[in-house]
Amino acid sequence: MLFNRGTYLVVFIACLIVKIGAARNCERINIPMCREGIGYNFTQFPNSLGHQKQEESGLEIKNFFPIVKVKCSPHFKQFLCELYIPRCNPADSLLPHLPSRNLCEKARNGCKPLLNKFGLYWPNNMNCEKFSIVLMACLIIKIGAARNCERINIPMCRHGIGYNFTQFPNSFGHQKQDDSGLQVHQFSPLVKVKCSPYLKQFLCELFAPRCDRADPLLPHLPSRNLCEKARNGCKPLMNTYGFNWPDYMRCEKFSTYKKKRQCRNISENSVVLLNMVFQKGNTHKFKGGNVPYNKKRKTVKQNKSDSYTSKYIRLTKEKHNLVVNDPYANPQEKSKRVCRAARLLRPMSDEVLLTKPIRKNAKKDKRPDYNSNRAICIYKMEEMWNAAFKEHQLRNPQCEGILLCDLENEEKRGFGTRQQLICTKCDYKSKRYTLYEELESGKPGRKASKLDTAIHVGLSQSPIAYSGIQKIFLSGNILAPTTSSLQRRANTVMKQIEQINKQDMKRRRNDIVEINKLRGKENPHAISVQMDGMYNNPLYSGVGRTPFQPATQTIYTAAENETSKHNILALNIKNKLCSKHSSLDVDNDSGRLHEDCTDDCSANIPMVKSIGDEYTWARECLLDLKEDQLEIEHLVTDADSSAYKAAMDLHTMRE
DNA sequence: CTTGTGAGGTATCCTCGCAC
DNA sequence: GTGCGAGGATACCTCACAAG
Repeated sequence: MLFNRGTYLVVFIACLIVKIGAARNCERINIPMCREGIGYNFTQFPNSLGHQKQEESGLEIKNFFPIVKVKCSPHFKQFLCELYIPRCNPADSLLPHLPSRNLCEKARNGCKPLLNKFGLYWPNNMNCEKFSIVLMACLIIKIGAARNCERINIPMCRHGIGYNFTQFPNSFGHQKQDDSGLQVHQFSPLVKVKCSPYLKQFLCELFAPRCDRADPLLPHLPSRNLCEKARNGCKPLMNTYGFNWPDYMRCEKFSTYKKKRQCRNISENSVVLLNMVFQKGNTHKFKGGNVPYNKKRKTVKQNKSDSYTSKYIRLTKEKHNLVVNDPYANPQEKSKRVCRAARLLRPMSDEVLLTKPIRKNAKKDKRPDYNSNRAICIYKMEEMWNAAFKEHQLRNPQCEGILLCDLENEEKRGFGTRQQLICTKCDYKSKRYTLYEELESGKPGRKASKLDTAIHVGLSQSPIAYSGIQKIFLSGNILAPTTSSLQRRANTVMKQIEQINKQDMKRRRNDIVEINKLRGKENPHAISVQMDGMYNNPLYSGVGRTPFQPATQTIYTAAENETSKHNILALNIKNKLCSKHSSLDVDNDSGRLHEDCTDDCSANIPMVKSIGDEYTWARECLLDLKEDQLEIEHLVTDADSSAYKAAMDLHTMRE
């Protein structure tokens, strides 16, 4: 539902009573942020922002939670609460109370610099000048609510600009569309003569910015590229008639990125770029050296013999960056690529409820109640309710009971759940519905859950394991799987991840050769790598412990030094620990791989083997790379590593 | 220095429900 | 009926830490 909250006027009317909505009743504050430490417990709605309920205010106030959390000002929380959740005053129940200007200024002085640091600005609707110096009960200020989407009603922008909703105030501080509309209208003759096909789009994006609910505090601006296209077409015409391109539309003011999201969606752009073709040569009037497909290389001159049929595929943006951003050519390039905006963590509730994992034989009072949460696939839930409603109605048309989840018969499936519905009045009982998506295995029997598989993929990239994820879920009052089910699922998923990683390393090796070819390297198979190993050295923990206990596991890696990504091209994992036998059972002299468990033994080197034999681990990595025709041109290792010797030996062997 | 406790983890057995 | 993948239970291991 979209609201047009209209203009946000400052109206100072001494002792003017304006009835806003229905009679205002005091109600206890239920917004977590404002529940404590603000000096009052009751609020009244609607508030000055036009919110009818606490929930509406709660949704907007949540956006500011990270700023409150970082404590940029001790007054910010008080200010927010007084603005969004006004103090209830039964003696004056028709008036919404507002924070004082003094309080606003204290909050702004503390937090505005922080907001600016992150590229945000102090919201217009919190402009302190709008608040009274002394808080007066009879002061009514209708100030702007947070930015809400509203349908575009500026005639020029109503069609053909790719979006239908806008949000105000815009970057010029216009509070409503009417203000913007007047200014846009001045450009109508230019749009009509079509001096540039981009002018209308540019004007609309500028004056009636696209609404983005994900970023309600930021007015979206047109890109610099769009501005330049519009200006290049129309500025000459304006000059002819004695007008200048307005300073407030100066293209240099706009970002080269249309919006932040493009930083995150590079892969989507890549697909588009892949399908584009370019004519050979600098036909696009790019400045020398800036032709997209051969940036930083000598611009190719177009030959007369080149026909328009000769086409060059443009590289994906990612690949283009890898080709041109040689980390050793220009070290400063690295910092330029950081385009991810700093983001604060989402607000967390102060209240953490804990629930035990469900047990099939758990007693009634030990089972999770309706306050606990479930991970549920939305469309599966819709299917369940729709099917059960119909079935219930068909069976007992006269029944007026309602359907509830029968938690007594709930079945837990990893992170997901299966539910059965029962009627409160008749004896209707639905079948059990699986509320998670299943992975198609092609095998008989129960199917694994997609959700579980995906979570295990995530866990494999973090140091969190079974008990850790259980804690996280249970802290959120969400049913967690048992240790054994986590253990079992992880074993299956990890095997698959291992296979995928092997394939991925193979692909990356090929990519390096491809990149070197594009760079015009004489021998694209000769690469620079860096190699080192990591060990599970146990910490020396005090008296009675064995100091300097050697590690039992090592992982040796070879990462390429050709691109800024430094992708890992080869891995060598060695392990002395056997899952079948305790380390005390092993005969050091005979080695770790004994007859009893040659197949299942998880150790792949004998106990007597030196764990720090980097020469061997490096040699095996290099031989592995050699299988894909990769040879080492430059090698970076620790000063005390013998990996270089392995590389030298292999090099000598080749000669 | 010994002992107990808790956290984190693994292996194995049994049962259950579903798809084939 | 069978295979599969869950849940549940239990035994056991390693490590860190604290108390006696």
